[in-house]
Amino acid sequence: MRLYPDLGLKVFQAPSIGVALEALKEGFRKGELTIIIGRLSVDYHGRARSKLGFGERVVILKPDGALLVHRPHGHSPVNWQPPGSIFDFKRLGEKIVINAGRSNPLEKVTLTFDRIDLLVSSRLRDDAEFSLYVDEHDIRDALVSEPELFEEGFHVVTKEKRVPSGFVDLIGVDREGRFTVIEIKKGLAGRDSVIQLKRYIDGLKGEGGAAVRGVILASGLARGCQGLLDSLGLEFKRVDPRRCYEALMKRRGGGLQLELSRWFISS
Amino acid sequence: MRLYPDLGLKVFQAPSIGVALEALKEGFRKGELTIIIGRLSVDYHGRARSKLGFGERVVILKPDGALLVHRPHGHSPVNWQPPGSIFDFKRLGEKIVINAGRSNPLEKVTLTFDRIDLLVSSRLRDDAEFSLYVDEHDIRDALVSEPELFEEGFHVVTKEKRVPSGFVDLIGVDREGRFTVIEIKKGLAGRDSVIQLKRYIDGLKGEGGAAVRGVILASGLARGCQGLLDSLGLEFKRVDPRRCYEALMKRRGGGLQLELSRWFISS
DNA sequence: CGTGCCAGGTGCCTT
DNA sequence: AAGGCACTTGGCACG
Repeated sequence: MRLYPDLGLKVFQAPSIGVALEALKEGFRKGELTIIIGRLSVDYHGRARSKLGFGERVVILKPDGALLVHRPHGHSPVNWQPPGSIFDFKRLGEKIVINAGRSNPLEKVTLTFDRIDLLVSSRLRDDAEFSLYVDEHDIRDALVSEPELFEEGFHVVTKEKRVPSGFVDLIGVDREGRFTVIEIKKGLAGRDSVIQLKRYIDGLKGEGGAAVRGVILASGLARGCQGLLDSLGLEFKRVDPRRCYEALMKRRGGGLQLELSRWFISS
Repeated sequence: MRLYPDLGLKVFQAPSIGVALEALKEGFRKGELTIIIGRLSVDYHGRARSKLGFGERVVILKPDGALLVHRPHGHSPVNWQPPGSIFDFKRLGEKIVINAGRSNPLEKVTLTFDRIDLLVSSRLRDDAEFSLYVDEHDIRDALVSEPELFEEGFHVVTKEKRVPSGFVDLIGVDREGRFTVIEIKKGLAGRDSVIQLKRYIDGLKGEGGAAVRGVILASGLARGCQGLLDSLGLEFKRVDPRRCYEALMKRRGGGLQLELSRWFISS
């Protein structure tokens, strides 16, 4: 652990309005990320409108134009602006006002600070690659590389096939030679997934003519959907994420142990 | 603007491992929000798995058990844990490890710091109420208070009516006495909205017996949906958000000027 | 507490 | 730029 403070990190405790404004402008000009802890109110005008009175919060301004306002509770920011926003910093009487807006869609967030307790500004270097495994995409890839994960004698014909009504995850031929359309869901498949699959099959029937088999492939089927599924002549099949993961790892190499439960036992 | 630093705010620049650990534990025990700027790697195991190598990021630990890891770019956190998570802080050689996990669903985020540049901890007071206007909910309310916004001679019967297949936004009777089901969308109504409305109507037909009129009420209709709408015997009607807003304001009192464009012109 | 559905959804990818 | 769709979706309201 390094003992010396990063020279690129600037910290201002309870800065004056002038100092804060200068730090904000300079930080953004230099491509730094800025964090503010203070008391502020928030107004948002755009796709909707929102109002939030004064309170103590954390504000993050990112160099790419993203803005986040976090309250002391909750997972998601109470207000925000996506990357690409234009920032504007100014003084208004004894308050500091930050505007963050963009033109498409036309929207603006206004922060009004009547107190800034802390302002931190720093250039952050982060080039690491983020990788997420076993999402729907990966289940599909696992099936492509090991079709027997779906069914003995199954062959994949196409993946991500565009049809008039959307995108079919996977199309193949089963051991009896039937065209099979597979709709993949990572978690529970709901009524919407069933309807989606039905649409795809109807579209394909219009194209081809022969009967088409439709299968929902997911970790489970939401309660109440079995009836709908039956009445539409569709099937549900459970996917085993662990075996998909192993199939992917076989292809990609690398391993990841499941020591989750152990940690939860130890606390 | 207050000139004195908040006594509740603790700031540690490049703290030693011992100091950082102590600050983390004490901060959480006291119900404070903690922000860390440093170099760390992140691993997530749970509903999916993810891996992120070392890089400089911002971490927020909230007193309600929410955890956020923000990279210097992008609107959304690269990793997180929702409120209610259990935190665990420990030393591992020359590194600091923070675990944040929960049991339902079983998932865990592990942060491994090889450097902490800044650690801030503070109790934040924020009791303000957040209010958001003119979403779908508000359009519905506007129609309830001024049904003629929809159509001359229209009367509302129920709002948010539960039907077997979901929730109908609005049910009423038009000037010709026909039962009318209205599906509201704030923005563009897509194919899904049309299908949803169809489901509702089918459900009601099963109940009642008389013909039911179905109307999509939105700011616009997605391209390619008009045909589907026609073939199902449904209608589309444009909603005027401005008039809805005015109707709401008339009821609620208070006003909000549209000075968005002015700000965008001035920059 | 699960279940369904909206969201200022966001992000990613393709035409 | 627009459309389609998944998401560690999150969030809320209701059974």
